[in-house]
This record gives sequence, C-alpha cells and structure tokens, in this order.
Amino acid sequence: MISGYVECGKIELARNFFDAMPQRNNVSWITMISGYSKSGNINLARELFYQIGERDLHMYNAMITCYSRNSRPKEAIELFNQMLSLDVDIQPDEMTLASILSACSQLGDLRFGTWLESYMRKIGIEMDDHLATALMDLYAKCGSIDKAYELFHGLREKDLVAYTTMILGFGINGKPINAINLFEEMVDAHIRPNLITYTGILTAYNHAGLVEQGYRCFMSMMENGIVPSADHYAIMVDLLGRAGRLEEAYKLIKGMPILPHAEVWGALLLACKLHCNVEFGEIAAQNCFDLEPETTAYYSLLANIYADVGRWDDAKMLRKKVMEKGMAKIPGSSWVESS
DNA sequence: GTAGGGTTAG
Repeated sequence: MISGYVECGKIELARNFFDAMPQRNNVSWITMISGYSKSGNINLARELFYQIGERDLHMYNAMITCYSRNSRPKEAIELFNQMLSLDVDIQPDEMTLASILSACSQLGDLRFGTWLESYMRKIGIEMDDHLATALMDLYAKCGSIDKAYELFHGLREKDLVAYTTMILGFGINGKPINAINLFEEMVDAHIRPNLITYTGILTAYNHAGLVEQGYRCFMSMMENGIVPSADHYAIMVDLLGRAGRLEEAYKLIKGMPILPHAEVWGALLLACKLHCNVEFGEIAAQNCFDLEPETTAYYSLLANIYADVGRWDDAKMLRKKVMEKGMAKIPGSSWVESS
C-alpha cells in the first residue's frame, strides 16, 4: 500500500497509512524514507530515520541515498562515516558505495574517491557497472577524463546512464567532438537519449560552436518525443546568440511552449553584449530584471552594451542602480544560507 | 499478509 502511494506521488496518503499501521517492519520504514527522498523532502526523511530504534544496512542506504540524490553530499558522507564508526559498525554494500561515490563527485573530492576505491577492494565489494559508472563520473568531474573513459570502456553493458555520464564528462573536459561521437555511437546502439543526455550533447555542440548540427540535434530531440526544458532552450539561445544569430535566438524564446526562466533571457543578453546589440539586449535585459530583480549581473551587462555603443548616460544610470542594489544587500541576511 | 536501498543535469 505504501509503495503504491509513493509510486504515484501521493506521499501524504502513504504517510497516513504508515502512521495507522499497528506494526511497522523494516520495509515500511524504508519505503517511507525513500518516498520522502524521491519527493525531495529531506527533513521528513531524516525525522523518520532518527525515529527508528534499531537501524540496519538498508535503512542507512535509504537515508544516504536521500542525501546524495538531493544534493547534500556532505551529509551523505557524514552518515556514511557514522555507519562505519565503532558504535554503529555496519559494513556498507554496493548500494551504499554507489551513493557515496555520487556524493564524492558532487564534491569533486578525488582523494576520498580513490580511498573509497581501495576500501571497496579491501572489504571485497566487486565493481559492478553501477559502481563503475559512479566512479567514472567522479573521475570525469575531477578532470581525469582518460581514466573515466577507461572505466567506460570496461563496462559489461553500456546503458543510458553510462553513455550520458561519459558524454557529460567529455563536455566538461572540453572535448565536444568526443561527446558528439559518443552520442552517435549511443544512437547506433539503439539506446534512447533522455533529457539529461540532451543537456550534455547540446552543451557539447555549443562548446564546439557547431550551430547547424546543434540545431538539428535540438529538432531531433523533439521529433523523438522528448520535450525540451527551459535549460535546453537556454543552451540553444546561447548557441545561436554566440554565432550572432540574435533574431533567431529571440524568435526561439518567443516560440517556447513553456515560460522562459532568467537563464534563457540571460543567454540572449550575453550574446547581445558579445555582438553589441542594443535592440535585443534591452528586451532580454528587461525580462531578466522582471524575473530576477536582485541579480545585479544583468544590469551590468546591459550597462556594458550601452557603453559599447557610446550611450554613456544610460550606462551610468544602470551602474548607479547596481551600486544601490549592492548597498541594499548589506543590512539584509543575504549571507545566511538558504535551504 | 504486503511493502525496500544504487549510477547521469540544473
């Protein structure tokens, strides 16, 4: 019952059912924690986790995974260390290590990562494809792209996540051509790219400055029934904009079936700065101001465009605005971590 | 009685 509710996203119903249960076994606690994890509710997951009297490996795994997949790598590693400590002393398994490796690459902590690799050997955890993929991601994020590719090459079965990880890895390591080649290999292998894969491949086309090919890829994405997110549009606007095709970029934004976020307009604004275009620059900037009034970078960009074309008074006025906004931040609580 | 934990972006 709980898992059924969790699967269709009815987490409150699952909780009601859970609360009404006279006796809760391990599985029900784990189902509830992973349900909160999937819906991004770290606090409720943690609350439940610490209500458990006797915690086993699977419960630790559920909570560590919750931290890791919700971008709390430090807390994931903290709990992992707690698990290894003498007063808990539970030996991790493949599942634990996959989540911890992910936390590690989120932090870009290669030293802890290589320690984990030898630790795995020490306690006899065999490197399966999931673990190799997580390790691949770590190496790629830390700049060891050759080591990442070695691991990729050694996979028993290259699946969607493996290809996507490697494509993203080539992308962040400045190897767009390798990313593009791998994407083609993936399509040939009949593995269907998802939204994340397209983020990687479109970024690669962008970095390689391959406008036509990138545009074609974006179109084929939609033909394959994958609906681009605002992030994908932002990449496309950047690609077209950097090539000086500002009007096309603008039209792409206007034709979006979803609301463009500030990053989309910001990409156009940046392109307008590169090409000293006031016309679209003003439109892009106005949208950025409306969407994110507190981000001063947008005001500066427009000010720089004005300066480029000799409109000093307009530039000055905007720079004054930036100063005022900067000052206004000081008495506030902008340095308090938001969560 | 039944239900569970892994890897990819932002």
